[in-house]
Amino acid sequence: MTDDRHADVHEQAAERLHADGQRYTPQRRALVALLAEVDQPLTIPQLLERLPDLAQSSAYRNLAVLERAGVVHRVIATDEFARYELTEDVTEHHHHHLICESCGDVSDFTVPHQVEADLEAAVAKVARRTGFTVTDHRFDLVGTCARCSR
Amino acid sequence: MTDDRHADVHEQAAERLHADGQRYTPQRRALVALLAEVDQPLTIPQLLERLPDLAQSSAYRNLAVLERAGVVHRVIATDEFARYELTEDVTEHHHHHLICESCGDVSDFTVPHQVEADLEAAVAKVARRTGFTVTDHRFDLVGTCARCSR
DNA sequence: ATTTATGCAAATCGTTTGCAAACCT
DNA sequence: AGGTTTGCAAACGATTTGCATAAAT
Repeated sequence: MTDDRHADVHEQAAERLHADGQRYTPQRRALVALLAEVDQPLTIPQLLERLPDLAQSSAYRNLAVLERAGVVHRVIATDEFARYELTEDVTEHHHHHLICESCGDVSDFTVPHQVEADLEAAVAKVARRTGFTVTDHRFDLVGTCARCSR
Repeated sequence: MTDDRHADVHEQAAERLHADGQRYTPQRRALVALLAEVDQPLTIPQLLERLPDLAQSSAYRNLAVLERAGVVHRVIATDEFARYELTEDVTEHHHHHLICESCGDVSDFTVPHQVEADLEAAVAKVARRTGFTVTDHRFDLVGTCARCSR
């Protein structure tokens, strides 16, 4: 969990920010570092809790900058809070989400390559048929997490 | 598009509301009728535009009642507006969503049964592995609709 | 020196709620 | 009458923004 274990992530982040004419400031680095070491999207309150020196408005502003640069991704679940995670371009790890309706928690999961390939094929077919240009697909499961259902 | 073409939908709605101890009032019927004749989830502004005699607060309140009774479903896309559609229990039509990042519009699509079956199998496997109780899955495509990309 | 980032407080906007009048049954 | 629904206006809360200060180049 040390910082250098995610050196590549920081390199990616810095590169993308600079390509977008933005700086990789300490606050932005702290946000990326935190998102790199958890395996789930976090809400702004959760981020602020773990980064007590970060002002709320700075969190919103920096996440907006990181989102425009393609470093983070805003995840929309079922509650009123936006959640943020590193983009798959940065993590190089394609995944989906388990969304708990009880506690609101969002965690990651993956599906076998074959299923993913079938999904991609279905996506391509729908795109061809509807004229819709697909940039992303979401395959999320909604329900109750193990903790909440015990 | 006449009302009786969706008589079954209204029956379903009435039944579910009564089971929940709620009345099927004219406003609720109007909301259900409107949602039954469009093939996409609508935002509250869109609903109010088409139902000018409906007060905004009544729209929110009635949609909340209809949601608790399992008649409508709140769809969360990428913009700041909640969208509502009839539940699949009521329409008996399983579908997914195309979400346009440009205009915010959400429209429906379906995938072949075989793909849907594979998805279900993957869902069951993830549920078994993680202890997560799955009540719903979302397979949505995000991108640019045909109208916005021309 | 000039531009960019930050922190605080105020503003914004979709949504929710209190309350009195209208509507059932 | 007794309980529910409705409409208006006010309240709420997550997010955004204005502005003055601090940091970076």
